[in-house]
Amino acid sequence: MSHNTTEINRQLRKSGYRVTPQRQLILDAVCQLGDHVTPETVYDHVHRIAPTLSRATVYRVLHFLTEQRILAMVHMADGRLAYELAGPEPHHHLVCRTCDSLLELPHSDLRSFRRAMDTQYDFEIDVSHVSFFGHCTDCRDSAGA
Amino acid sequence: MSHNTTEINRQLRKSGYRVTPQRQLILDAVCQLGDHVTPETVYDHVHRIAPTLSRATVYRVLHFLTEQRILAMVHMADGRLAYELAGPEPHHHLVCRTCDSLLELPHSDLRSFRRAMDTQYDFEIDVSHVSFFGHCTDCRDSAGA
DNA sequence: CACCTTATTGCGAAAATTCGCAATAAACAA
DNA sequence: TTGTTTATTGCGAATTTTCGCAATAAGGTG
Repeated sequence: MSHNTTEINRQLRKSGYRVTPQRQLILDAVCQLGDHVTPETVYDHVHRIAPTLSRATVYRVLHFLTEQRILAMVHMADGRLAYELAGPEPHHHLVCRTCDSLLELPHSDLRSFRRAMDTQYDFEIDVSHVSFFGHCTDCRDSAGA
Repeated sequence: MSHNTTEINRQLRKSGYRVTPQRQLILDAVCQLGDHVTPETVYDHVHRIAPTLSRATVYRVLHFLTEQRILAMVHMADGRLAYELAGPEPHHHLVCRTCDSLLELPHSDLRSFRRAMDTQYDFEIDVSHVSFFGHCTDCRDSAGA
């Protein structure tokens, strides 16, 4: 597990939220399941452990943990949402519309662009995660005009 | 109407697709309804004109027109999808996660970043539309840590 | 530990989105 | 214009996601 559970829990309680077994299960599931997990995958996983845990809760908790900056939303090429752990060192994705592949983009590559948006528009681009859509090396030729 | 219908139609037919009244109605609707229209809004609009036009068709056509680069997908802050006409001069959005506002970003602001991704990763970022999430001028203070 | 307060869950129903398939109708050729 | 091909639609069902609300339980407090 790559997140400091106790620290997160302390933080949540301090903000007036509650640490429930459901939230812990779902967070653990996302961590274990990898880099861009869908709500359904999370549900399947946690449902085996806690059969009464409902789909609605999965959706609500994923949403909640995202608001708390513990998870990050990932936009997939087909428009669906996935989630992943928002690590201390944020990274971003280059999502290929043709083959759906995800290329990781280090945060540093976004630095100057973010600074530009900040100064020009006073807009603070989300640190946690950004997705760019387009075409990867393998697909850009075949994609055509 | 800001799109050249006959040119689009010719292009579609040349690719082996068909120009149907449903597709025309839906495209017109998106153009008239503005800058980031949801499937439901489109449905409401076209359904008045063509009551038998089904929801499924709205979704399929929006998807189809996006693949054809006639429309562009817009990711909203809540993860929902909207659409808009993919004009010849692409523009992008700064989407505020707090107040849901959309700020238009001229394509030129993305130029150097796109070039960097191209040379460094051989990844071609989609020209038609990119959304950045974050916090706008009014909300960035209140958003807190 | 027992007791409040109220954030959170589970449930079932609603809403949004996708899918499969038979019926329809574009586009093209003759 | 008529006929043929097959892309596209409409329908209803399936799936995914959201919502409302009563029941539950987390985190304080005494």
